[in-house]
Amino acid sequence: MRADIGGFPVQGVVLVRKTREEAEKTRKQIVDSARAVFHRCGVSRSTLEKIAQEAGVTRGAVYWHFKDKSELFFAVREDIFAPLLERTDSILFSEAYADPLDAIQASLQEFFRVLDDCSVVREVFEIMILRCEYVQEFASVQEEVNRPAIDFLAKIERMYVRAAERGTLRTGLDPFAAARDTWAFTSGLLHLALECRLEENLATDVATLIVAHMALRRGPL
Amino acid sequence: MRADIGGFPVQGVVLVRKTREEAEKTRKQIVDSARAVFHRCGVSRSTLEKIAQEAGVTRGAVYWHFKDKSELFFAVREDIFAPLLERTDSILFSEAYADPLDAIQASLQEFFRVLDDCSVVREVFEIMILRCEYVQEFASVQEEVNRPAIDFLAKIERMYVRAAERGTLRTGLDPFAAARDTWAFTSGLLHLALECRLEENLATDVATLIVAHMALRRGPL
DNA sequence: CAACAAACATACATCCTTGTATGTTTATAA
DNA sequence: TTATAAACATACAAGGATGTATGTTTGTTG
Repeated sequence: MRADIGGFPVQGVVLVRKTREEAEKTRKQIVDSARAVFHRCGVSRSTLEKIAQEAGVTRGAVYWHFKDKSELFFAVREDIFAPLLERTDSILFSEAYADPLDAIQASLQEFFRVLDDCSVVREVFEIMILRCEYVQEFASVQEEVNRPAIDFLAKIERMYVRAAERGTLRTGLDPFAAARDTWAFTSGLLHLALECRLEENLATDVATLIVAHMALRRGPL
Repeated sequence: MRADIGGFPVQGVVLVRKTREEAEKTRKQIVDSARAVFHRCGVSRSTLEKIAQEAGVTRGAVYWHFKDKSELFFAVREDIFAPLLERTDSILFSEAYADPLDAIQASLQEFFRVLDDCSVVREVFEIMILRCEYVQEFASVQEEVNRPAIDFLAKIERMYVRAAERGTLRTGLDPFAAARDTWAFTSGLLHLALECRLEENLATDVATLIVAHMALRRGPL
C-alpha cells in the first residue's frame, strides 16, 4: 500500500508512526480544525468526526491526542489565550508609562485591536462566549475561562491604586470603585462587540470609547 | 381506563381533549419544565423527552404546542423577558424623577434587584448567556435576544440627552459617549454577575457600583 | 345526538455519536 | 537487527434523539 499519492497523504491507508515533529503538526492541525468547526457548528454539535475530517485525519488520531472534546476545547482556548494575555499584561505592567492610567488605556486598546485584527482570536472568543454551553463537564471549564476576568480585576485595582498614589487619579475617586467600573466596562465592551456585530460602527469607535472612559477618571481636577 | 389515580394524572393512559384552559396549563407547565431542563442540562443537551418527562407529559404534547426546540426556547425567554422589560422601562421613563440620571439609576438598580431576587429570571439569563449556543437555527434567535441590548442603548441615549438639556449632566460630557459607557458597564455587570458567581460579594455591591457609576457623570461641577 | 377536531399519547424509522477494541505501520532504542 | 511502542486507521457495539405517522379520547358545535 502506498502512503501517499502525488505527494499528498491520503486516507484509507495506514501510514503511521511519524516522527515526533510530524505528530506535533498533526496535533496543531487538529486544534486548528477544532477551532473552525467549533466556530461554525457550536461546541455541542461539533462531532469529533467533523473535526477529524476537516483536519484530514480520522477520529483515531483525535482520540490519540485528546481524551475527549472538552480537552480539545481547552487546547483551542490555550492556543490563543496564553499569548494574548502575555501581550496585554506586558503592556499593563510596562515601565514605559509614567501614568498607570495610560498603561491601562494602552492595554485595553491593544486587546481590542488584536480582537479586531486577528480573526482566530475573535473566533475563539466567539466560541467561548456565544457557542459553548457551560454545563456538566464544561462547568469546570467555565471556572478556567473566567479566571482571566477575575485576575483582570485584581490587576487594574493595583494600577488604579498606583495612579491614586501618584496623583493622576481624579481626587475623591475610590481606586477600587474605579477599578470595578472599568472591569464591568471592559467585559461589556467585549460582549457587545461580539454579540451585536456592530461592524465598522463600533469597531472604530472602541478606541475612542476607551479614551472617553479613562478621561472620566483622570485627575486631579 | 381511568384517567387518573387518586386525583393524580398518570401516563400510560390516553385521557386527552381537555378544555382550553387545561391546555394552557399544560403549555405553561411545559415552558416551566423547559426552563428547568435548559438550565440544568444546557439547551443542546436538553431533549424534548426530558422536558416532557419533567412536565409529566409525553413528547406528543410538546410537539403539539411547539414546532421544535427553538420555538420552545423562545417561549421560555418571552415568558420572563416581556414583564421584566416592561417593568424597567416604566421606571426609566417615569415622570416621577426630576433628574433623568435618577431614572437611569433606579431602572438599573431595579433590574439587578429582580435578577438577584427572582430565581426564574436569573435562570433564564443564565440559560441565554451561559447555556445556549447561537448557531444554525439559534443564530436567528440571537438577533432577537440582542435586540433589547440595542434598544437599551437608544433609550439611555435619550435620557442622557435629556439630562444634558436640563443641566444635570456633568458639563463637557458628551451624552452619547456617556450613554455608550453606561451601556457597556451594564452589559458587563450582567455578565460578570452571572459568570463569576460573586455570591454576597458582588450582589450587595451592585447597587453601590451603580451609584458610583452614575455619580461620575453627575454635574454640573 | 352525531360528527368533528382539539389535545394529547404511542409507535416507528432513521440517523448520529461516542467510546473502545483492535489492527497496522514505522521510528527508535537496545 | 530485532523488539517495542508511538501514531495513527478501522471496526464494532450501543444508546440516544428527532420527526412523523397514527392512534385515542372527549369537549364542542350543528
